[in-house]
Amino acid sequence: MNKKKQQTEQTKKKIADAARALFAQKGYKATSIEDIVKATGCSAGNIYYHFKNKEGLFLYLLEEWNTEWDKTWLDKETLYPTTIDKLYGMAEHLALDQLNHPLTKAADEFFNNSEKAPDVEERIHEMVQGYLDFNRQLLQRGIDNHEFETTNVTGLAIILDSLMLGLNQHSRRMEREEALEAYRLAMDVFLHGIAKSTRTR
Amino acid sequence: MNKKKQQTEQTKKKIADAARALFAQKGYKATSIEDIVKATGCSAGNIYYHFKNKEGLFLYLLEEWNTEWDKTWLDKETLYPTTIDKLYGMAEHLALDQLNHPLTKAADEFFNNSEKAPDVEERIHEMVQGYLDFNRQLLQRGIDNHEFETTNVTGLAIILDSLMLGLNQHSRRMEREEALEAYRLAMDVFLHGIAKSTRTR
DNA sequence: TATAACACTGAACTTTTATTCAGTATTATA
DNA sequence: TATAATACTGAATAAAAGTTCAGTGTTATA
Repeated sequence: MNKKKQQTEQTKKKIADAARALFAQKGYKATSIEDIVKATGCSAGNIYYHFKNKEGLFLYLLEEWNTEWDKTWLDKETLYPTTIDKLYGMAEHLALDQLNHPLTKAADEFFNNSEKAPDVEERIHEMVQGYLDFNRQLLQRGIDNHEFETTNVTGLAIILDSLMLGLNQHSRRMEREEALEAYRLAMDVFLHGIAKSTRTR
Repeated sequence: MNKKKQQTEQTKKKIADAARALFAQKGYKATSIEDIVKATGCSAGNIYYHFKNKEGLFLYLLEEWNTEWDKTWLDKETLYPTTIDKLYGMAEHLALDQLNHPLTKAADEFFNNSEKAPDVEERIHEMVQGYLDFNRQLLQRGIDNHEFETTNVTGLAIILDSLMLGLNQHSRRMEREEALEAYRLAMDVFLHGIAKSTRTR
């Protein structure tokens, strides 16, 4: 391989890794370019050589995180036979992901920060739609399998995402087991809430 | 009344009103003291005469908002006979509150921003606990009335808050009716999820 | 080997913003 | 009326932080 491309790849990864750790630890706004300079040992100019700007760097990390999540989920998904199992599995997956990659806090800060360029706003909107689509498809499959019945799939997809979004915030103040239990309970309530008939797990 | 106290009260209100509107519109970080100076016509020094600092000003608005919420809720609560009705009422109340006072967005930003003084962090933690206690008490009353049964009241209080927290974020992209419908559906799912038996509304 | 493309430096620039404080005007107090 | 307390001004401070760019060394290309 080209030595230059190799170098670029390596540097880009070094910056991304350091930035990810810092954003997770300190938050988006509180992490300065200077912090990343210190952590990587490379210059400020170099960071701007590889990434458009701070927003671009963070967005890059988010996209990377999404594709990583999708990949690991695809591996796990096949292990769950029914949609109900899949939903419990997803809740657990989300809980653990949140515990292992606390980038979510910075992501929330970033999503809720109003000083964003229009194209970034657009990209975020697409991401949210992606999450909702994911939920919608999962629920639809459950309906097709007659695991539960509901007319308002879109509405429920939002409910489900809301639940995960809110839990995500609360779970930051929890221990591992406590968080997992909360996610499980949430899924109990949700599934029982949309169940065809009374169900005990 | 003392003319000085009257003056102080008036000025403090003027600043609070302007700040509330600006925070709601632009977000916490994006609203500068300079913005408030322009909006009120009084000097920067005057703002710092009446409030400890920017954090203190925002915290003041949050406290004011909470007490206001409690007050209007107490008025409404008596109208609902059962706990289930109360929960639907609360969901509606939250939906409308969110639509009328979009300070929630700035509040999220503030809550998720890591650059907070320790005492502010503490105060926020107390607020969150207050919300959870509120939910817990409401649910407990429902159990006492045999409207639903559950062992894990604390867990469900968190689930309920998570749901409202997440919906709050989603409802920002919704119209009034759409938001109300989403909150109602969420409560359907939640209540059905913790119901004693299968229920149709 | 000469030239171009690339990876990188790091200091300087620019802008923004929270906060302070010496001083002024107004009102209460004795 | 004299003094103290209070309400307020607004310019100065001070620090932070994102971004740029002229220039340097390194690698690819012809």
